[in-house]
Amino acid sequence: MSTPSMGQPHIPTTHRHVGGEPLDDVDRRILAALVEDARVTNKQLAEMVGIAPSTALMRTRALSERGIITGFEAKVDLAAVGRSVQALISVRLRAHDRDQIDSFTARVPHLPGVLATFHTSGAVDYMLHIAVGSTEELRDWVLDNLTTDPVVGHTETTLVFEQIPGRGPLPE
Amino acid sequence: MSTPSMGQPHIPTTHRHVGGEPLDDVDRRILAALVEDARVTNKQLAEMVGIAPSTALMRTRALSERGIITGFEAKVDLAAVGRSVQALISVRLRAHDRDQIDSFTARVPHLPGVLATFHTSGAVDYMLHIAVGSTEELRDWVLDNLTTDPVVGHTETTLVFEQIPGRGPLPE
DNA sequence: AGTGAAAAGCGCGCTTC
DNA sequence: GAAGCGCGCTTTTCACT
Repeated sequence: MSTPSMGQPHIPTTHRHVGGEPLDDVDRRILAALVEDARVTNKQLAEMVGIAPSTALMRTRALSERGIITGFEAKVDLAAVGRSVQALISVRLRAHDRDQIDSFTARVPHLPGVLATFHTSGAVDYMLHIAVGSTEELRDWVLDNLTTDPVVGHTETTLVFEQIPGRGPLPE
Repeated sequence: MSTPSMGQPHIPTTHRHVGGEPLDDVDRRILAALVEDARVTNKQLAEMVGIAPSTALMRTRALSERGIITGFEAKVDLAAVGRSVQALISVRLRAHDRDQIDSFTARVPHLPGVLATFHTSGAVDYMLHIAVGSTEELRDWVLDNLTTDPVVGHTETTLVFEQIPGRGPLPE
């Protein structure tokens, strides 16, 4: 029944997370608001968070400059841009020498349709999340970009029926 | 003929992708700009795309209203918010009856730390992408939220060393 | 549908506490 | 570090093409 790790207490003897100063409550509220809607005006943001607009502006900038906010992006409906088929592809490499891994890591994430590349531990080396137009295209994509690569040992393609958004990265 | 009682909107005689009117080139350029930086001003956006600001505003609104833009979000550095450990967890359910699946689908995506939930085909039923503070917390998370659930048959947790962003959803 | 001009509202530097 | 003022620019509406 014990929940030993909650919030922020236990920090291993080494160092705390990269990036410097911890976030105060105002910062967290700003982040929450911007994660939910990156296009709120500064004035609205200030009101939501309960601070003056000038302060909100300063805080938001500081969060970007400190690298805590890494960007603002529009989310698009995949089907509307002709990518209605999603898949997760687990990839095991054949050789584990450094150069080959690096070249794979450099090449694959930027192939068309790749939404995310996860470099993983365990039996699988990479997990790719991709979106393409059709199952035929999926088959071709895997053949053209993975199967024919001599570095790739084994792949396993899993269709995604549905992607359900999570509650996001912020604690609470 | 139209299909008024089906879940999908009416699809014209030409089988374009779901969602209505196809996107023209201006729409695509707007999307590209907003995916790259959701906070560009409308004026900048208009200039990039080569249209008047009033038109840019109208187009962008239309894209949101048509559901092609599904939102604008700030991306945050996971380590900075105390979530430096990421994992992918494959989940196989024990029972495949509809109610249990639905209850799992309703519960799991909103657990703390869940970034995305993929409902998949094949040997695995779900793939969860989560971010937590430490490996100890990861272990507890899996135990508390998955292992102890009678609906869950089998899980396999894979640590993510690195997540490499893709080239995004847009064609090119 | 796309545009331009005009009014409303905001971003943001500067000053003060 | 946070709030208030004020100018200049942006956003947004609307009549017109």
